[in-house]
Amino acid sequence: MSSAPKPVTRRRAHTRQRLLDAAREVFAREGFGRSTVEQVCEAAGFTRGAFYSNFTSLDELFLEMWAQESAAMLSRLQDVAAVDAPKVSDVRSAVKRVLEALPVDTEWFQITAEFTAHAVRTPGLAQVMARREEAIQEALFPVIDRLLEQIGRKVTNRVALGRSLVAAYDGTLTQLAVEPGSRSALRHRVDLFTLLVESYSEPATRRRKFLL
Amino acid sequence: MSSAPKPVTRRRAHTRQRLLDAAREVFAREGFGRSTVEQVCEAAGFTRGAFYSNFTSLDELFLEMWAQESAAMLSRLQDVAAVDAPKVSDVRSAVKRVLEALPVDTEWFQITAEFTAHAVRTPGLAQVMARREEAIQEALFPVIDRLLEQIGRKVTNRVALGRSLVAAYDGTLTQLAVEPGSRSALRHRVDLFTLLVESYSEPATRRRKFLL
DNA sequence: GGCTGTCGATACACCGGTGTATCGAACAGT
DNA sequence: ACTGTTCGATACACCGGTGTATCGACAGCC
Repeated sequence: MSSAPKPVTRRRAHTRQRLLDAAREVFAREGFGRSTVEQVCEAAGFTRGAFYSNFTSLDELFLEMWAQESAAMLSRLQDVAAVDAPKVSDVRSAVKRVLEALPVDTEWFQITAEFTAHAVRTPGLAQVMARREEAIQEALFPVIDRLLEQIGRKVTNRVALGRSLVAAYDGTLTQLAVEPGSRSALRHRVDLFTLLVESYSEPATRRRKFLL
Repeated sequence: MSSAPKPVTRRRAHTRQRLLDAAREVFAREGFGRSTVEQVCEAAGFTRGAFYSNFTSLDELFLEMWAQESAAMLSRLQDVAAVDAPKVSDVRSAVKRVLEALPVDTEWFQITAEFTAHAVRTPGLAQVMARREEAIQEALFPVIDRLLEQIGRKVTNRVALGRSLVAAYDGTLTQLAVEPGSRSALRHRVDLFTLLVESYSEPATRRRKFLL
């Protein structure tokens, strides 16, 4: 169920990937709900025969696409705190770096938003989603730890921080998507993240602040 | 463009409303993208003739539906800070009261999420959406002011607070939708809102705290 | 380089939604 | 109660997507 058992030959693998890429474009342009197998095939330069030989439905294709994108996002995230990456000196710049690694991809926002809605109403898919969120948070923690360590802070409440960041990420992405190119929206996003990180972390070695 | 110029007779008003109610149900069940005019009409017990006599497209219907829902939400919100409503004594309980007035409506979340995605890719619709968001924030401010006044605080940065709250609202709603019935998710939501309100407000008459 | 089985193109029959034009019935105004 | 108007049902022509069954071609393997 999780990964694809299909690709047997090299030819097939190529076709699959082209279909996946094309689907991403079509979903972004038309919306998942309004997308058709036909459109995807046309965009990929194949016929419907090729599609049905690779997937049984658009849903199935969607899941594979989703898995690929999530993986890519995670790896970008991890690069931010890689050993050879430049160091950061304060919370704000750390936040900036992370957010820049996760570009405001309106296209992807649209797809995700729709898929989330779709998943919520499809029993089983919601669980897949929840697991993914979890996995992202899991992968996020080491990155945050490493960055905070560089500026001499440590996390006080992992769970709360993780949830807050994901919520803030989703929420602000929606705002950015609705008012594209808004400079102030971008700035505010950084503000919000900075506030969250500062609230749920404290100076590492020094004595603690007495309030909060 | 904003409100409906259509309903002339009583009959028409009834039909419109039944179509709207039916549409909400269909959108929730099928997803906005996969919904058809036909399905909506069937659910409402009308034929497509009735639909096209009332709306020119599903988009148009949705906007009216959204307007209604927003209005209902605003009025619930305003009741919270009504003159005869019980007073609050601290930020946390104020937040709780507000959030309880805005029930977690997964159905509505799905519809909104999908339509937002749709709106983003439809020039014009995005603007309408953005305006609505703005209006909600506008209406939110007096409520917040009143509640904060009851506990002796005042807002320091309206814009930032407004944006943050909306973002947090969207973001946490997504989480709640994905993991329905999660107690900790609900609690965390209160935490997050409390943090935001406290960060963007200060004690009103007393001397200021020296940090932040 | 030849054989074999996989893969994708082609063709077919079908379904369901679209939007419009027309007509009769219910309704409001007086 | 009468009458003109409005509203929604019906019918029509059309389009575009669906999924399957079949066939030819090419890739993979020796």
